[in-house]
Amino acid sequence: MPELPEVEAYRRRAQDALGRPITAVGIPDPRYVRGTTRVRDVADALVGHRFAAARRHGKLLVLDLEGATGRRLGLRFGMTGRLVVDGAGPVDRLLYSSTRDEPRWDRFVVVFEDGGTLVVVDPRLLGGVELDPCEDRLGPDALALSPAQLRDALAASAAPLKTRLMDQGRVAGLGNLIADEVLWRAGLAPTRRAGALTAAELRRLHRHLRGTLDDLLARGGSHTGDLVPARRAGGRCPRDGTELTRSVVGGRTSWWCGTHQR
DNA sequence: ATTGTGGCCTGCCCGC
DNA sequence: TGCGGGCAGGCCACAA
Repeated sequence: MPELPEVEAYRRRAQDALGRPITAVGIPDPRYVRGTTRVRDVADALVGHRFAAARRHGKLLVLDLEGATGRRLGLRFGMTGRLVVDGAGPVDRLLYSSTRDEPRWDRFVVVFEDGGTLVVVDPRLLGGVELDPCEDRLGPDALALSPAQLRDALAASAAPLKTRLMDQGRVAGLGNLIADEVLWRAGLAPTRRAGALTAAELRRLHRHLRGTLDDLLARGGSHTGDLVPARRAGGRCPRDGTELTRSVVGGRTSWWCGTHQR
């Protein structure tokens, strides 16, 4: 599913959409517009203008519009959203999404003067578009997270460690798959109290957070983690062979090793 | 404020 | 062969 690595790939793909005059916007299902934004607002803000920059903050892709207005277009991809520019997407397959490509899944379409398009394909409508999304509510990006920022994000919290790592207001960019992968690599149980990690455990977690994101970015997606193939009934820990535990932590299905994750 | 819970979206897969 | 139920997870509203 689109977590930080996928959205980073979308950001790079979106570079091709910059500087091209926009002639039309299509949002067939108004439910795909989020927040207080309305369909007409998006068309008004985009048509006749160009995108100036593509930025990523956690799982949020922001397309800045040219000009002094400072308007921004926010794209969220949920679990099943893909970005396609001029017919080509950096991500062809998403775990838990369909491999088919139905025209009715084109939820957001931008048409450029040159005939090209930028399209968000999202079968399940879990993503959405929003004008001028609030970026202040997001925590520091997981890829640029310093050890001190990780410490602060977890400090004094009684919530489960995994829940806190996935709280986009504390750390932006981690979803369910990557959270399981990072905790598995770091040898920490997802159910640990977030604020109760020792200094050594915090250092270990930070190191594996960076290492995991580097690996998954290089391999091409959040589904390429070492733990992912074992996230199923009867799956065994790739490290020590223990049958994995499946439990719900913070409302999310979690797979972890009861032997080496403590 | 913090933490937990349930609902929403819909394609897909399993069992009957 | 068709059908129904369960599942997937990001995000949000709401409750305690």
